Amino acid sequence: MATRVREMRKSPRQQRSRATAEVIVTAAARVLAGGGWGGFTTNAVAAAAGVSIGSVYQYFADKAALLEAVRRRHHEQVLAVLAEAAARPPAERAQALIDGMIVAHGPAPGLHHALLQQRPASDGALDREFEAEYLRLYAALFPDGGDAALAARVLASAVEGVIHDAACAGGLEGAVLRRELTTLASAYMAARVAGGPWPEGATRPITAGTALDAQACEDQ
Amino acid sequence: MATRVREMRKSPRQQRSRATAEVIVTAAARVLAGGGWGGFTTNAVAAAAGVSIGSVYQYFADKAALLEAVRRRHHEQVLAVLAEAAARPPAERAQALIDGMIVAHGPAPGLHHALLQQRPASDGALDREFEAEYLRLYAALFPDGGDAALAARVLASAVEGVIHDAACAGGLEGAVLRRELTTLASAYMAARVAGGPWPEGATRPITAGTALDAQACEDQ
Amino acid sequence: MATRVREMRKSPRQQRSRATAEVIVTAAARVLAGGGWGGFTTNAVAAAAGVSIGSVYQYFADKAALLEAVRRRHHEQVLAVLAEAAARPPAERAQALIDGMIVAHGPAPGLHHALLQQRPASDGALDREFEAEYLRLYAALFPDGGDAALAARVLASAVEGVIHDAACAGGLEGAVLRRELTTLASAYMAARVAGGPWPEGATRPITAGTALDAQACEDQ
Amino acid sequence: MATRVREMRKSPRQQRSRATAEVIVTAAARVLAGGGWGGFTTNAVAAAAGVSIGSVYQYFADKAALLEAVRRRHHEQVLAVLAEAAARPPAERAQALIDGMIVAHGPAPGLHHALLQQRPASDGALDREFEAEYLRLYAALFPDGGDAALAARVLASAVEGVIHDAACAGGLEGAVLRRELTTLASAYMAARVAGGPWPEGATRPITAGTALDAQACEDQ
DNA sequence: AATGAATGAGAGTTCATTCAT
DNA sequence: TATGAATGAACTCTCATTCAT
Repeated sequence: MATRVREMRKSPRQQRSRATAEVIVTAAARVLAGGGWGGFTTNAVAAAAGVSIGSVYQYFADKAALLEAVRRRHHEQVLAVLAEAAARPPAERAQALIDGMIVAHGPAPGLHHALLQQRPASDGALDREFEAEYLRLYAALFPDGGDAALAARVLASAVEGVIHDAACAGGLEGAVLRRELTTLASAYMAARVAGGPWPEGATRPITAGTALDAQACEDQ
Repeated sequence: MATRVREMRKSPRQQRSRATAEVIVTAAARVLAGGGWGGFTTNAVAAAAGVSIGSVYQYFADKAALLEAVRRRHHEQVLAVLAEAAARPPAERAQALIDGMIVAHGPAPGLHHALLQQRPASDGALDREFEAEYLRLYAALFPDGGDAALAARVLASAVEGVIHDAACAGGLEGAVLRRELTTLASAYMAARVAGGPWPEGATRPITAGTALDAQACEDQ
Repeated sequence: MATRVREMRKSPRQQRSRATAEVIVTAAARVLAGGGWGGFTTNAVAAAAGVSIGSVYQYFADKAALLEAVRRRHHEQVLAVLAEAAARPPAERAQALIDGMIVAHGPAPGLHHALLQQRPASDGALDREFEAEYLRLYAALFPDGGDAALAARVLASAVEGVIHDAACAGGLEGAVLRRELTTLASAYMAARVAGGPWPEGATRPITAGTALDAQACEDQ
Repeated sequence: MATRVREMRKSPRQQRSRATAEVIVTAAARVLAGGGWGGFTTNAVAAAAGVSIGSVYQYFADKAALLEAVRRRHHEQVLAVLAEAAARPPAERAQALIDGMIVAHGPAPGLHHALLQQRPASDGALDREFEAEYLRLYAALFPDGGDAALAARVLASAVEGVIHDAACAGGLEGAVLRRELTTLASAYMAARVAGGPWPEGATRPITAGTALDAQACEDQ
């Protein structure tokens, strides 16, 4: 798979072109979420979309570009959830966050993790952009005191981990998990406001900036 | 990759044999952790181990058997950490858990997630066995009241998620993350003892039993 | 080589597809007849057909499916010769049989034996079907008295043996061999009608039924 | 497999060496007859012989040399049968030939054909030598008139074909086949003495000399 | 002499990608 | 534009052969 990403090979000006591209991206997301990386072949996507393999390459330069489109679409959903939660009063944020994330992951369990953790090498620019916005919005859930960036990373990773595993295990739709996750998020948020087990103003070796360079795990 | 796992093709009797098999498994773990599933080819493992591809197949029936050996070795380390933590007095458990997990993941960041989340289809029997023991030990960290099995799943997923992401981002070795994670674990444990936001004795749709059936996400 | 035979992977709809599949089967027959089992590699077939290895797998699921197609084509030719001979008056049968078989084996000496005697394990169902028809038609060459099934087996094996060896030795096209073989077939047919050196109605431990179970020599 | 045949790498002077070499050849014949060319691997032979693969290469330069030894042993048995038959009075020859050949092929059905028809490339010198003797002895079964060499080839091929196929089908040991084959051989011999359907002194394009050049079918 | 661990060329097969129609 | 046949690099796995012990 080529590393270079040319994105859309053609800007779909006509109505039908845009529709075809949409169909392909949707099929790709379904194939990736349902069959994992092992089943994510260009021919499988074409078949799932009901078009020929030639048509896939008419709209996407290569497999990486197709994957990029899937990624972008998912990212938009997740960022919308985060923005929604940050707009709520602090007391409702944990609940809004958890509910939104559960909803966002419901239809395609595993997609988020597949996209973030196992991505084949890409140029990463778009991912970095997304990750920055993602962490910024997560940080907005916390009051400014302490190290909101670090807390954002920890909470984001924890929530993602639980939701992904639950999606795999099949318990994502249950009310119990929702409440348990809200407990986790609330407890963590509260503990940080009350002051952690360490003195305020401790060094902060992990920053949002560090997170943005997280290319080490690419291609996993 | 064959579904059936025959594991070791021959039991190495000579000194050299055992050593070679060890070298291969170690190299396989390094390749998987460092290059992800995309880079996990039998030739890459052979090259990393400094042996010929024939030697890999002298000890492992196929790629799946090799993967199985890597999995088994990692599982043993993780279970040891959990057993260690559960043996401590309650007040020290969170710290022991976090420290041990960080150490276990340090040399091979991403290995645990690669093994659990992104695995190609395998027969799953060994994984189920591991997962049962894994969750049982996690549950042992909680007092019996409430739904320890559910809490175990949530905490396990959260800790794994944070450690994996931190390992990818490169901040795993920092003391700050260690304290932050301990805060997360402690806060969650404490919140569950104090009583969550829902009435005691709520229904528990997600149980350890459910977790054991978590084959839905395989091959992701 | 897989035991299960899926035969044609895709039914070629376009003109070019059908032609390519034909070219591949023809090349496969040529490779098998000319180079034997040792030279029958998928890459050799692709090269002989003048196509890429990918094209071979576009039409045939695996090596066994390709072999199956070769087998089927040859079987049809042989059965046609036998049906032709059986339709003649008794006096001409031996000549018609020998002539037809020589013609059928001419372009691909060794193919018949390669297919029947030296085949790697296959599921055998198709072979059994062919063999039943093959022996039935051979038996039709004899009058019903005596044990036509046994005589059919003996004559079939004898004729095949001579033709194959002659094809290998290069004398298949000679008129002398044709006459000699006709002598053999005629003499045997006549001897059986006249009564053999044993009493009529002897026990017949070898039957057509036994022949149909002749899977013991597979993979030779 | 190397084309060059170095035969025995060492002359087994000691008693034990000779015994080991014998064991290996016997095992090789068993493996070849029982598992066909597909199962005829050097490691399988070593395992069947109960020695290490290293020991096989101690006595045989390569796989071809091992095969050559198997071939030679079988050839000796067949030539002995032919010599025996030729020494009998004409009336008993057909019976003696058939009986001897059936006995020779009994323990290893398929070995003769495997050796003659499917041999990987070898230098052929030994085979030619065998084949010359083989046809000479077969020709000795016929009176000198006519073309004894051609008749020898035809009869040899016919008898081999029937015996091999019968061995495969499992009916080799039956008395009925023995009598049927004797009928075939007797009828053919008698027909040639009485004069065939063609004038005496016809041209003879196929000669023993031609047969000796039969390298076209090698590696089949 | 005997052993069996190690080697690596080569075989079967997949799949991202191109291009003639 | 859309199609799908064709391509070939790369991957998994086998087995003849060597050589240190």
